[in-house]
Amino acid sequence: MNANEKSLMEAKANILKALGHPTRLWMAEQLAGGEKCVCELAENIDADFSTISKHLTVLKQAGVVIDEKRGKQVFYRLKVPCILNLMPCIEAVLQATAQSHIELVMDGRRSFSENMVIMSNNQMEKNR
Amino acid sequence: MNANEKSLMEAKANILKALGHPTRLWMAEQLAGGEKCVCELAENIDADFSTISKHLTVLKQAGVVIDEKRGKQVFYRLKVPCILNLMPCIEAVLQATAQSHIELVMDGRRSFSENMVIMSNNQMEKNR
DNA sequence: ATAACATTTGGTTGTTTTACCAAATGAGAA
DNA sequence: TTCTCATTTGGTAAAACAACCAAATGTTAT
Repeated sequence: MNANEKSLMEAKANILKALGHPTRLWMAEQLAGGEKCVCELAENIDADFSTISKHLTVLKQAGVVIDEKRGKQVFYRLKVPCILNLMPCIEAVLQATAQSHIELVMDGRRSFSENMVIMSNNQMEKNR
Repeated sequence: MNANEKSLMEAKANILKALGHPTRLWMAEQLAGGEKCVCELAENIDADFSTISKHLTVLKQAGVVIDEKRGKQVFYRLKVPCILNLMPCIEAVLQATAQSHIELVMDGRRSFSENMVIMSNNQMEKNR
């Protein structure tokens, strides 16, 4: 890793780190649906206003969101909308982890696809 | 944010946080090109072996990579290859930030595309 | 068995992050 | 102007993180 590569990694890691907190990730996902004022975001977060404000500052510094003051309120929106595109892959990792846990419990006696069949049968049971 | 949504956010944020460190992000990008043993990764990282090992542990427990011991060496590989797909969006954020900085310096006197023309002219100058 | 190698674990220390409270700011309303 | 509302800033304490060193582990080679 040379010096240039290193600063590129630092820059990219900084963005990922900004998204790497449950509250901030939730905020980013909310903003994917359009701009929101701080008060709207705060309605659904159980934390001090100052905490919320600081999380938004982190996202802003990372370049993920931008803010705009209009009247008494401050509105935040995604600066680059593609943030939403990250989620499918993150969810795939989650899914893969869940699958390994299942296989652990199953003691590796059945294959992935066999498990899928079993799971979907269970689902049908429930829905009956 | 209800309890379920909250734990989902925690799970996802955990993955992003694992990638949110320059060394770990670099490791993940290396592994996108195929499995590597710890020693191969270590060759290009200026840090103690124990530090490198701990970073790999973080990636492993986030479900990003899996390890396999073969002989004396331990090989790591991406558990879910889509990690690479995250990068274009991260780079777009970087790009957007760079662009705002340029516009700040330019005092907003020129448009994005005008700047692009100027920049590519500068590039041609250099290459002459 | 012993040595040599690759990697992990445990322990320590300094740094960063997070959350809260209290106080400050800035804008619009009275 | 003065009051209120929405948000940010400053300060502080607790928790989490990152890097290093030293020692432990598990594997082949001698």
